[in-house]
Amino acid sequence: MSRSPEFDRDRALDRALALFWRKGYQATSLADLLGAMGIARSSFYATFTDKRTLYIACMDLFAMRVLAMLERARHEQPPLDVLHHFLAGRFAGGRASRAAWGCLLVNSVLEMAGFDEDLVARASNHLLDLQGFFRTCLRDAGATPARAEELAAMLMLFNEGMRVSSRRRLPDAQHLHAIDTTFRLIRGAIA
Amino acid sequence: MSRSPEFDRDRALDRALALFWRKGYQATSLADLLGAMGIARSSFYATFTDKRTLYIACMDLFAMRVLAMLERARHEQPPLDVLHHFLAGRFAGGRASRAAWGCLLVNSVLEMAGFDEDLVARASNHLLDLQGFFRTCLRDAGATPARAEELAAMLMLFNEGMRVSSRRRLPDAQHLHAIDTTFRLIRGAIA
DNA sequence: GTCATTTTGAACCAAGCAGTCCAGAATGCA
DNA sequence: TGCATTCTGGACTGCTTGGTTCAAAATGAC
Repeated sequence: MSRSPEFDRDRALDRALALFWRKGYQATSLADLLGAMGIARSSFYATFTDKRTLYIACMDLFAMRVLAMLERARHEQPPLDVLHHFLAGRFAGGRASRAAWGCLLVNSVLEMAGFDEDLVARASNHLLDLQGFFRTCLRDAGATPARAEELAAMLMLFNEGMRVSSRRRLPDAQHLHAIDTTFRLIRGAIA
Repeated sequence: MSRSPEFDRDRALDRALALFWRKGYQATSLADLLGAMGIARSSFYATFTDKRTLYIACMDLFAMRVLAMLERARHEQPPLDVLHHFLAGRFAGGRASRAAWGCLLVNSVLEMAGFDEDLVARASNHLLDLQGFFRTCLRDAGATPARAEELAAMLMLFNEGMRVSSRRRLPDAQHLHAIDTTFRLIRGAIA
């Protein structure tokens, strides 16, 4: 051996993730990526194969981070609070927060639909995992299995809608109010 | 004068709308458009100015058609049935239906976010009109003004989510079930 | 048939794209 | 210092992009 291997791979990956998240796949050029990741063109292809492969890595990393964050929260808060916090979280960090870019998986579903169905399927599967987490929380909150199942599906639709709407620059209060309305209905359906 | 003006402008516009709707703005090349619209490159620029201007025309046409269709239905069905039918309609025409492409306005919000904020705003405004229609229906169904307002906001989020999810190729039954769940909660909140 | 108008089709442009290649600089280890 | 390895930066390719231009063909009114 001779040299400590690979520059700062994780940092570069995180920078790429941020860029894809904010601008989308097609609107992010290789020049954009290289600039943000701070690496040379040749290192890029040596390390990440190509743009599409990198995008897959970003989606997977994104999904892993979200689930890890939620799993952590689950051991510290009541289950319905975890879900409420997850949906309302976008409005906590201010407009400059990464959460203002919606959800990379939701973004991917729409951008890749009718363009790269394999990537749609991959994003969709990650969202299914997330929906499984919703179900678990609803079970923990006292819902019957059947009720937890259907509420989780409804909540996922609501979540997808929230990630779209959070890119519309509407007043935060509207979203927060809609979240409260929804959770009031959900709590009513469990009790 | 000498000649009946303009080929089949409306037909060409409709073809362009379908293409943008299915593939998105960036993934639709000029060559794609010309092929589908069946016109020459030079006629294209003479008639529609450029790609972006054409896209705006398509968004406006789309929004107009949706609202006209809903307004028509409002005189033939109970208000909550109109809304239910609107959300479930995507699964009536089969997988080949245009409705399987989601909603052009929702697609636009996500694709244009962080890329062309003016177009985001335009799409968002059309969605606000739609939300206004939701509010009217909920009022007609007996909700108080305040309740109609908050339920319309919630329903718009749910709608946005449904347009995302309908591009994920999940089983139709799941979506239909989630719609029923939601409307059960809504009817409960009005009564 | 004539003539003004509309539409075509193809050539053309400059810019941007993802991806390849390689000589040389930088690096860490012995 | 010498050596193997890693990374750089820039040149380069081939292709696609949106947009412009214009002579020639098609068209409809008279």
